[in-house]
Amino acid sequence: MSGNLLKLAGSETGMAPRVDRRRAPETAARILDSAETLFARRGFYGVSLRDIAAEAGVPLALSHYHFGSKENLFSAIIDRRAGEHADSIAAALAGAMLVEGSRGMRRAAIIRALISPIAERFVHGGPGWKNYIRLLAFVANHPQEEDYVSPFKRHYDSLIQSFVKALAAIHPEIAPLDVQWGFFFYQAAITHILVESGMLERQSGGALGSGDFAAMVERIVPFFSAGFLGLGAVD
Amino acid sequence: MSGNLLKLAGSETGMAPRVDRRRAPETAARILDSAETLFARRGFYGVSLRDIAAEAGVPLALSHYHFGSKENLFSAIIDRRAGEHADSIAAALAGAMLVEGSRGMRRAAIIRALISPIAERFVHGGPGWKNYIRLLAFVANHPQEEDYVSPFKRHYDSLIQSFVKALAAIHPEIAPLDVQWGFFFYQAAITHILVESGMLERQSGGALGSGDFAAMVERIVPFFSAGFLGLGAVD
DNA sequence: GTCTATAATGGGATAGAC
DNA sequence: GTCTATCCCATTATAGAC
Repeated sequence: MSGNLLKLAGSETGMAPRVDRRRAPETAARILDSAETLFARRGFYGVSLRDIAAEAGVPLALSHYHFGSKENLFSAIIDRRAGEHADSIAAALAGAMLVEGSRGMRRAAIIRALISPIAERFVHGGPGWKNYIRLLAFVANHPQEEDYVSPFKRHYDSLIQSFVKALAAIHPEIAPLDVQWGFFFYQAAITHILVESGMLERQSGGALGSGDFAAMVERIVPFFSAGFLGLGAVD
Repeated sequence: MSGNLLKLAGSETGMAPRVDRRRAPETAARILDSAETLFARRGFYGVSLRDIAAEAGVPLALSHYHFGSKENLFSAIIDRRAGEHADSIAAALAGAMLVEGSRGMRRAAIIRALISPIAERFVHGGPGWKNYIRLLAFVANHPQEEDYVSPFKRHYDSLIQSFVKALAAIHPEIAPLDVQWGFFFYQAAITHILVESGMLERQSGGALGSGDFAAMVERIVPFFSAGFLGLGAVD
């Protein structure tokens, strides 16, 4: 919980020994970053505002000043990134729907369109995006009646529906509800991997890790694409 | 922090609906039952011992008398059922490994051997088993470095490994690590469904529910069996 | 074994000086 | 905007009467 690795700002003057005290946006962002990290690791109830303030290196009262309450802070974390994130996934889906070829190739393209932008940000987006995505997965694996889940629903539900519709459109031979099941299985695998529970590492004796993202994407896309064959997909 | 959502068991009047006194084994079991229910719904940190005592209709001090600490209580929940549960799954796997037929039929039998005993208890085992299984899923979806996860590892890790070995044995044409990936995807789907997050109901507009277990099993087995075709399985 | 009372700590939130 | 000090309540855990 060391929170004193404060940013070495002062790029203009080169003379800022400590952090500037009147930079609200930056402070708020630091609180968001710390909260993102900790919530992703231990969940909403497993983290106190004191933990977050300590991690951010700010006094406790500032989290209330900037965000009002613990629940609002949680919402703010989601709201900060969800728009851009959902847009990038929607763009990938739009691209996938233009793919020509066999039904199987088009199906695989749609499946890839979900995991690909997520994996990209998870691996190359920096620690902030990594924590955010881990937090998303954490929330997805929680009972949805919890109050703090609602920003998640707000931002991502319709996006998921558009994937199901896209798959159903190219698979009239499968009952739409079966497509929904299959896509649900796929989401489950993604969120389970992203929460980085450490189970995979342990069960494989260290041979596999959820950090192994390039390898994971190249397994998950063909695996889940083929899964639809079990529901009656005709390639 | 959790009390306001959990107004259960006469917290208003102060007249707890206590049952018979002087029946220790039953009291301990009641505490276990209540804890099982609540932990499955809100996780380890989201439930207080007060919530549990109120739900069980016993004074707070009894949970300490019988179990010592919150973490021990959590362990006791797992320990109460894990042995029997793991044995029934192991027996189903042993049965599946005797199945004759095509590679695909044998693979499907192994896959079914995991979900079938779980679904059976989830649906027909009574509320205790239902809550226990939901709790298992909850734990599986949490970062495994949490202390309270260790009883889960202790009871189930080797069982999961035996499934991977069984699948790898009938699929020499797939790299063993790829088999591990595929089975991991399958576990992910199971735990995601079992945690009953309500996401499936919402996303399908109520058409699908994780309570729909008979339907689910008949989708999940063919879907994940076919998934291995995407990893190079030859039927 | 059960139960009341309380200790000791940590929780979210706020007041008010600067 | 920042920060110290504090309020008030919930939390885990224990002491000791019955």
